[in-house]
Amino acid sequence: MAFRRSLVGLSSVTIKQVAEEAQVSPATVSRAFSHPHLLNHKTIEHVRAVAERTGYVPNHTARALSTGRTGTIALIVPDITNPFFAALMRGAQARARDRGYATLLGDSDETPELEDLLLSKLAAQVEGFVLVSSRLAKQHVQRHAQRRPLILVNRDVPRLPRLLVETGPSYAEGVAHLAALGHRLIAYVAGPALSWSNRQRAQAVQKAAERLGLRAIRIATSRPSYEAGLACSEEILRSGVTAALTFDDVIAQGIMAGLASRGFSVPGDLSLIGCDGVMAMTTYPPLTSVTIQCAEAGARATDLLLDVLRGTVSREHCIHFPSAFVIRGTTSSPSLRLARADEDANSLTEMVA
Amino acid sequence: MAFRRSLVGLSSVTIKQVAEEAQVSPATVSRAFSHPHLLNHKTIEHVRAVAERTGYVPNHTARALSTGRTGTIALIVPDITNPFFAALMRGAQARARDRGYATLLGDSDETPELEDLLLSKLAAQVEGFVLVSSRLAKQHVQRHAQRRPLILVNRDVPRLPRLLVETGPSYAEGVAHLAALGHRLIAYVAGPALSWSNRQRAQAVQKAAERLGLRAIRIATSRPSYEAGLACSEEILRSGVTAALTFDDVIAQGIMAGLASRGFSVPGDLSLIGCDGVMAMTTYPPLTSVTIQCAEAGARATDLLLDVLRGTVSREHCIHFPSAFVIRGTTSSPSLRLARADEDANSLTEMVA
DNA sequence: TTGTAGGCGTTATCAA
DNA sequence: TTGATAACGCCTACAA
Repeated sequence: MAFRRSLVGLSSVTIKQVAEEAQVSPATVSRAFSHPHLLNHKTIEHVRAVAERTGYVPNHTARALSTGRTGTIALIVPDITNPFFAALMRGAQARARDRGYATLLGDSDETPELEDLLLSKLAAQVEGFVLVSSRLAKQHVQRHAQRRPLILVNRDVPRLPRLLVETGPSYAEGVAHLAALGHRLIAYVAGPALSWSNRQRAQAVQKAAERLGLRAIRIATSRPSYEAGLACSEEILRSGVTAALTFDDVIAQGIMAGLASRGFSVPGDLSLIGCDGVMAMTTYPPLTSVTIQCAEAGARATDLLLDVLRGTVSREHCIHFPSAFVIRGTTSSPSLRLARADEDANSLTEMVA
Repeated sequence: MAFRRSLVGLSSVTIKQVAEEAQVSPATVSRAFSHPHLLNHKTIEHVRAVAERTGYVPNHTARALSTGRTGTIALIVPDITNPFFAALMRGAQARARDRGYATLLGDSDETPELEDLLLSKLAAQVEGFVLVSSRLAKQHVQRHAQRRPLILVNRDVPRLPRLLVETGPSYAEGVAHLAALGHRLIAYVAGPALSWSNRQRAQAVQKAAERLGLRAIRIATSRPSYEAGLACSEEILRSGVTAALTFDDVIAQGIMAGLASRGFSVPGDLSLIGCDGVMAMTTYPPLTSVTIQCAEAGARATDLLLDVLRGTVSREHCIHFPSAFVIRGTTSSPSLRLARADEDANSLTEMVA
């Protein structure tokens, strides 16, 4: 059936042609690339020279069919355009490349349905998944994990390998910092309800507040986006809090803009603490924030997946990845202005309307 | 050689097993999925029912080897974390998915060498490339294009299919806007020297300035990043310009922060115009900016690639993608403060040092 | 250290 | 409308 032109390798030289040219068997050519240690030095050099000259490149697909290894992993995130995920992907992709793997990309648009679809579709062509901040129900995650090795990032399903960015302690530090500055009523501006990170952070704030004798209220957002932050800034003002910790930097930035457009300043009128450290320094004033080395986290998650694939690590391994609380320019003592407003919410409501 | 457990499909039911179970030939099972129109209705239903029951899923790799089509494209960008590229990737990946393609990701870290490497490595496993803002020399681009269909985004190599985001006219509008506000000396804060977009924008500013009788100077940056913007803010102040158009929003944001930290305000002390429209509204004040519908551009580029693959469009097709100039909050009349400083650069230098 | 040959799962040609 | 079967290109157990 030589009539069928290979569509994949437009100029594809095959292992057979190299073998013929080099006067060796196809197996020897194969070994020259896959298991050179089994071959005579001179043979290796000779074969490689011929391969180079003829422009031979091993066919990825054929190799994958034969070995069962595609040399590809998939990375699934809720939103590529979120700086945290973008930075994480960058680290993950770079590490995968360094270890000889290609990276397939999936953006689930924050919807569990699309995430499920991507997992199903991509399963056939990858060796494993790095599933970041999954919004999927536990049993669905487990179902996919059964089909293919799968590393969770910021999702805690027992008996599944995972990397958890531990931001709780840093949020607690943040609350302590606010308490020391004299704040008594603070807010936690929440992220996605289905997010493990969000639960961690909300709990950390709540517990730390209780311990320190502060009152912490919770403000919901639709999605971790600038717009969502902007949209909730009025609610924050009306609530009478003097400081807020947000789910992430993006929301915090939205809030800063929302306040600024209403004539309020940060930290003058409201102290603000974000999270992620990707864009914390790109705001003005620079955001006091819980910082995470996102790219490194992505690289570590990829390492974990590849180690699981090689069987060099337990399938239940759990990496606890650290964060740090960094004080920059958006926290200060509570303002008199909002403190007063707290006692007379009505007048403020008129102000910001 | 049944000893070799398939590593790819952990639970892989093959076409043969389904054929046996359904009492038909493997060819029929294949056709039930690939070319159902060749089959009897009842046969199709029967086969599909059996497939469903046994959990059969066509093996992607085997199909690719046989047909030469991997159902995968690669997307290569200089920096995933740049919001413009992130948004573009989002659109591209979503469109590819909708059309049944998976997307391989490559981040070249703004280096031609890594870009070249990615193109070479990935060529074996994809049907084609969307190459965004390539920093590669023309002949290298052509070499890769010869090996695999390749769509260029924001790179103008004749006789290669490409999508060009035409920002020139919008930059000219921006200059006219500044001229109307009374600015006489302006700056273009440049992006990557190897970037086609950068050349377009620089030329547009230069020409528009000449036409309107303004003086436009050029300020270089190391990379389109926040840090680079921050780093050049002092040079901008010292130059005595009263307004600047930047290569993109990220640089503009860096400049805003740099000015703010030195006690200068935007647009009070300097009018600023950015480009991309991804984060223009996330700054405060919101950035007057050349906006681009990035996701749509990514989707269009993917469409073009898939059309080229299907042969339904010429291999030299060129899409001119529009942009728009949007006035927001970072442009106003030139300040007296900097106009004065222009006449006495020394005193200002001391101020900002 | 190297060669031989069967098989990975699917598709597509040809024959029925 | 369906079946038998040779490829697709590579890898590897086994023989030499």
